[in-house]
This record gives sequence, structure tokens and C-alpha cells, in this order.
Amino acid sequence: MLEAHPMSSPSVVTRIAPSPTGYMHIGTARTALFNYLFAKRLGGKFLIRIEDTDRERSTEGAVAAIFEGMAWLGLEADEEPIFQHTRADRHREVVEDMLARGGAYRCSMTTEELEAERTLARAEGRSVHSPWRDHAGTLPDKPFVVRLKAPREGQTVLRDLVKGDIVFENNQLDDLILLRSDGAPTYNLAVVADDHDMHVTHVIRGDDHVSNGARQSLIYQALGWDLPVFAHIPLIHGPDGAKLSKRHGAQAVGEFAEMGYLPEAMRNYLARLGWGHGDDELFSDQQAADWFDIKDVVSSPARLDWDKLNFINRHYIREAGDLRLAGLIAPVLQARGIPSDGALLNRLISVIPLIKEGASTLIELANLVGFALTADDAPLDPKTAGLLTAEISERLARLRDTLRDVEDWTVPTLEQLIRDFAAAEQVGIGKFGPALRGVMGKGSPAPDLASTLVTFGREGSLARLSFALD
RNA sequence: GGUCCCUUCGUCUAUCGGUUAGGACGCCAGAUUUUCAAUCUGGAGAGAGGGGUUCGACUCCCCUAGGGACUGCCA
Repeated sequence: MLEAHPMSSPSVVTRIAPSPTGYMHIGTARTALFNYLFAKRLGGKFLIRIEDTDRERSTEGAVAAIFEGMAWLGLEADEEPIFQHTRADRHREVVEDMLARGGAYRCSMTTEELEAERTLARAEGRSVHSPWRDHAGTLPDKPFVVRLKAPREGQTVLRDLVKGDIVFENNQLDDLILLRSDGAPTYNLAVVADDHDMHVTHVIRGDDHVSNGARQSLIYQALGWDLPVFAHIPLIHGPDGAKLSKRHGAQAVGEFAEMGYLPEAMRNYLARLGWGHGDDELFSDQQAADWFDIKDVVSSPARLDWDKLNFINRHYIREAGDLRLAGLIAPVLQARGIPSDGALLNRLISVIPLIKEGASTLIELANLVGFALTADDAPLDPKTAGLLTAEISERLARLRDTLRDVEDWTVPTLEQLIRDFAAAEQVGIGKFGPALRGVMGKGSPAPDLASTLVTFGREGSLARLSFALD
């Protein structure tokens, strides 16, 4: 549990409001993290709302992906999630209120009329106008939408914690649709109503929403509601600077998990992407929560850098307990056909400390552990077989004889023994080390020789030598 | 096209009118060395361009260029 900042103000409420249309984007994850950290820092609440007003596009699978992603990242909401579509009645009620106040109107433009007006407005450099805006009499018996009656003069200033004041000319903002012709609420209306009802105080979201910030401000005004504080954070781009997409390797939270990144590494990396606390690069969740401040969020978009992510992940793999790591890579190994039983886990726990320093991801860790999972009588790889010249085979046979008498089968003892053996043979370790490693690990990358021998134990090591030499 | 946002080493960033422009990742070199890594030491590497304001600009203003977002009865 993260401790609240001493200067906590219990009134702070933030939220993450993803739309379930496929998977959970890594940018959404970062936005969630910023909202989470900001709330924790100020002792406030962090909420989640699923923006599923588009019933056509929302799927259960996508909703599940969001919850899984959030859970994996360890970003727990302080209250039960809200599903926006369940609040449609309230949204309509809000629109009725706006209609009653004269802040909205019914518009019966046809698609064709709208299309024509749109091209005209574009040519004239103004927003779309509806002839129904000032329509006095009763509406014809035609389908209608409800539009916001937005001011056409003056300016709307969006006070943004990241970007400062952003000024919009009202004549550029159109009468956005609040209620569709089927009576369903639209995004901008639903967001305002829900944020208000959820008592959201700080709207921290991607800066693809800045113009929505202006539009939503107008809705707040029409409703006579207080505005939340807005903070629009820059998006995450791919390594080439373009919007992050499939071709950059990954964009869904689940993909990062599959690639073997640790959630704490993702949190650290994501926090550092667009936010900083001096020169601090590696920090704990508690430190992030203690330090996080929107004023330190940068205003330019950041690019995803796999090298740095790998570096940070390597750090956290080193920090992670061996038991936990064994549990995490067991399924990976299992998917490769290696039975995940107690024996495997035990073997993993003894091998992981030997090789974990070299792994940037859990996948790499699983690869590095491979040498220890081969059978004593597994065939030698061609490269190792090639190393076993008559001379080297004879030398390894002599080494085997020496090894037979070792009682203290530990790394220091074996290290010394190998050195002594090389000296006795009057050769460098390089003259037999690679072959020995190949014989032991069957060609898979293995750690230093002594550690490798310890991994297999005396019996196992001798068995492998005999298998190769006899 | 229009509106809005952004621009410091390759990348993430520090600086918030006066610094030899700092750190991290990556890169290069050296050390280590029984593979691959890892590790240690050292090094190269930046204020998009042009105008202002100022005693003094990376920092403030304007223009240009480049990048991005929005411009839906999607969210």
C-alpha cells in the first residue's frame, strides 16, 4: 500500500476512462499510471470508467483486456468500475435539463444536408451551422439529434496544467451532438455527465483530447457545473516518431507482458516517459507516488525506446526473487513442451541466480535457463561435437578423472580445480573450456564452468562427460 | 484546408535569463575473459533555422520549417 502524501487533500478524484475497442494500449496504461500516481500523491481516489457508449464496437473481450491490463500493472481502482452505457438514462436526463435551459436544441438535418453544410463551412473556415438552431416552431415528424447550442462569439479558454492556457475561438467550435437520433448519448456529453457525477476533480488524459477539452468546457457551462482541472499529457510515439502502432513491435499492454517485461519495470519506464524527477531513473512505486506532480510532466511527445525499457527490465529482474521468477518462466517453458512440475521449479530456483544478471526479459531468462533443462543423454550439438578432437577428448577424460575425486562440489572448489587442471595440462582454459561447456549444456549458452558443474551436480556432470566421451 | 499542440545529445530527460548545457539508455574504445552476456573505466554526442527583447538567451516574443492531434450521430 502506498502512503498518502502529508499534504493530502482528500477531495482529489482522478480516473482512467478507456474505451473497450480491442486491447489496452500502452498509452492508456501510462495515462492510468499518471492518474493513479497523482491521486496517491494527494491522498485522493483513482477511479475507472469504461467508455462503452458505442454498443456496436464495445466487446466483452476488450473490457476484460482492460481489467487484465490494469491488474497486471498493479493499478487498482479505489471503487468499482463504472460502465458508461449503464448511465444512458442519466445522460438523457442531463440533456433534457440542457434543453430546458436553452443550452441545447433539436436538429433534424439529414445526412445529405449535413454533408453539404460541412463542405461549405470548411470552405468558409467556420464551424458547421444547423438551421434548426434557432428554429422556433414545432419539429417536423422527422428523426432528430440534440445539439449543444454553443456560443459563436468570444473565446473559450482551456486551463491546462501541462500546456497552460489554450485559447479557442468559439466560432471554430461546432454545435456538437449530445444525443444521437436513436436517443443514445455521445462521448462528449457522457464524459461530462459522468465526470461530474463521479466528482472527478482532475481530468488527466492524452492530448488527443485537447479540443474535446474545449468542447466539454462548453457543456459544463451550459449545465452550470464547475469545471474539473484539465491536464492533457502528450502521447507516446513509436521509435520513429510516428503514432505508436503495430509495426513498432507492440502497443498493447498484454503484448509487453508476453514479451517478458515485469509490471514494476513497465511502471518505472512508463512513469519516466514524459515525466521526470531530476536525474532519478530507477525508483520505487512509493517514490513515484511521493514525487509525482503534473507540473513536472513534459509537454512534448515521447518515443518508446526498447533499449531503455530492456535496461530497466533487467534491473528489476535482478531485484526480483528467484522463486517468483521461476514461477513466471515456468509457463513459458511449459509452452515449449517442458513439463512444469515440482522438479522443474526446484531446478529453476537453483539455476536462476546463476544467470539472471544477463537477462533483459523473462523470455531471455527462460532461454538462459535452457542449458540446465537438457537431459544427460541428450545428443550433442554439431558445434560441440566438432570441438571434441582426439586431443581435447583425452584432456576432458583426464579432467573427468580429477572430478571424480572431488568431494566439496562447490563453485569455489571447482573454480580452483579447473585452474589447477589447466596449469597441470600447461594450457589455457580456452583449450578445453568451450568443449566442456558444450558437453555440459549441449550447446545451449551456459554460465561459467564451475557454476555449470554445480548446476548438474557431480553425478550429472560426470554422466554428461561420459556420454560425450565414451 | 482550418483549429490547436510540440521542437535540448540517436532516445528519455535536467536546466526554469548568467552552467565547461548535467544525468540515464544506447553507441565507441579500453579493462576483464572459459561461450554469450554482465561488470568496471574512459570517450564521442544536443539547444531545428531566422529575426527580435536584454548587459546577457536553450530559457521570453515573432516568423519559418518539421512533427503531432483534432476537424464523426467513434471514443
